[in-house]
Amino acid sequence: MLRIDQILSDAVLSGCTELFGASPDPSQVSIQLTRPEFEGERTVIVFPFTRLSKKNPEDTGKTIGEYLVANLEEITSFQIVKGFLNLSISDSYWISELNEAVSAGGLFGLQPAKSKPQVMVEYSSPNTNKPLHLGHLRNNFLGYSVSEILKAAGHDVVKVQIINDRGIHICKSMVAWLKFGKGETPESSGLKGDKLVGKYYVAFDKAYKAEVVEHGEDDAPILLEAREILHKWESGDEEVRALWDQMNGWVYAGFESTYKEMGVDFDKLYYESDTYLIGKSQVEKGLASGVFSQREDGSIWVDLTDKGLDEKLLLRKDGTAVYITQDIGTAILRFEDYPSLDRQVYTVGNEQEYHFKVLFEILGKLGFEQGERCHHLSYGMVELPDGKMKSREGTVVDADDILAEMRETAEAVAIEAGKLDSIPEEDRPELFKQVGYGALKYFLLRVDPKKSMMFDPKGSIDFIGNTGPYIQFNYVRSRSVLRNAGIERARYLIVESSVELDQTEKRLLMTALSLPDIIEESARLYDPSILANLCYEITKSYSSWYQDHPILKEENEDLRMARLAICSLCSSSVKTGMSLLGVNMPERM
RNA sequence: GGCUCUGUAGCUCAACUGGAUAGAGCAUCGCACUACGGAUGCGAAGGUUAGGGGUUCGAAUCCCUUCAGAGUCACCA
Repeated sequence: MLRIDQILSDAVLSGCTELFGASPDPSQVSIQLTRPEFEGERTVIVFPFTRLSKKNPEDTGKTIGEYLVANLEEITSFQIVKGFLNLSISDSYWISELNEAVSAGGLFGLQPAKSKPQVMVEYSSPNTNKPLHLGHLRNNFLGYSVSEILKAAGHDVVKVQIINDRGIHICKSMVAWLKFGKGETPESSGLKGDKLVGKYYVAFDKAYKAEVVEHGEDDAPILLEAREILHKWESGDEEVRALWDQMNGWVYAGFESTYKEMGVDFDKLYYESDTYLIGKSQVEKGLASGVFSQREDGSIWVDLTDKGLDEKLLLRKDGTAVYITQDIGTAILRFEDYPSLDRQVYTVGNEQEYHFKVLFEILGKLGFEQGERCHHLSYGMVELPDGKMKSREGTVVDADDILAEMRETAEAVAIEAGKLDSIPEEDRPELFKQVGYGALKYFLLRVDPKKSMMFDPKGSIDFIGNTGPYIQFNYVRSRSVLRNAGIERARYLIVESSVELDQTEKRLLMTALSLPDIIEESARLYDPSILANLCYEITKSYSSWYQDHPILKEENEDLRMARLAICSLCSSSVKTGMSLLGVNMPERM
């Protein structure tokens, strides 16, 4: 919380006690930004206090306002509009905050590392039979960004994914490759490994559909072959395992290059093939301790009807695992791997909300009280203008294709704007990535995660308006001003407290100073969009202010310093905020 | 059918979690400016917050209800 808000909140509480003889509930004290059309910077809502004062809102506000002006040096005057007490805060207060923030340099907004509990964030977690697509982009950017935001808020963060490397889906690709592949490899075909394996998954599906006509869905020969391979895999057949290793290896190499391109990474990888058996023993333990129950046919269930959920199968009658069984195993393995882990955050689409409710309840029943702090970072589907985004229906937008398209568009736009002349040839590829991927990440992250969103391939690469490149562009301009000022280390700027700021720059300053609060809020809500919006707010205010507030040309030296400091604070705040979204900021563009 | 989520300007999204006249961007129209980086800034127009009811000083936000969309309720993953 900004220092002034704490001061105000305390003063309002003690003021009420002193003036009205009764103190309100602290939650009743609401302090907010004064709307721009009114004078002042902070507004206290007085309605809640009218019952204590036994006066009308205006008189109540006047009484409190007079008290605040008399008791707080930071408050210079107040105005009352209806039930709203608008407070003007002294310039010297803002300047001291400005000096403090500027002296923190790039650390402004960040909490000390590992000063808060350890959190694990899972994201990406693809199947290994298909390449990554548009939906994975939202998932990866979200998971990575939430991880970085939690770190910035002081948490110790472990980034992980669970790789679904086992199961019938992989076996389908394997069968098709054996039948039709003729030994094709990524090297021989020139295809990325994940694309190659995906190609055979599609080939399987095609052959399967052709066979269904004659043999029916359950008895198509190629499906029987895939099941046969699955059985061999489970019994450890060496040939099958070798092929499985080889094909998964191709996929991992393909994924790795896409992750690198996206700018995301992981601290530890979990593989389903390592964890899927662990769940079984946990379920049996739960059965022994009485939290689960067994039916006559031998299947094991958990009863969650008292939590408003249903009964859920945990182990089939033949003793084999279902989906949630392995998730129980994986979760518990992670708690064992990281004994001080406070909670896990799962970045998974909202179609699995029910699944995670059940999982967290089960973890609690098994004695892992962290279960109640675990969080499903649920996000909505990414839709396309001409219909739904569904990998099964063939309207997939391939992740690598999108990334390439963003790079190319960034280049085309830069050329058209005539911006390339001053950029050295060798720096250009990196610049196109920064701008193109910045546009994409910002586009996907500025929307509230839980809402489904529209991905407009054309609109996303607009470089004007509320976009990543707009923010980058203004950052670049502010950096240029600082370079021209010869300020290498802006953190040593000191602004005289006697400088007078106008309303516009005070507003801009306040916006930039809210970075720590917004990081904190984003972390608390697992929501990068709040931070994305702040970056845009700062940028828009900065750009507007910049238009008619000379910085280097300002003749009053104290004021020039103040404006340089504001410029520096805005650029560093935006850079920090954007970096937490995974967006790199260029120095020139 | 039960449960969950969503519905805000023509379009894409906000709204500090119950606060003032619901704000931005795109698109449309107009204005400024040869610039400390114009990939600019300013303005106009655009709204019964899906409809109806309720709670209170005050509702896009909370409750009820109707409508529309999505998801889920698998011995699939």
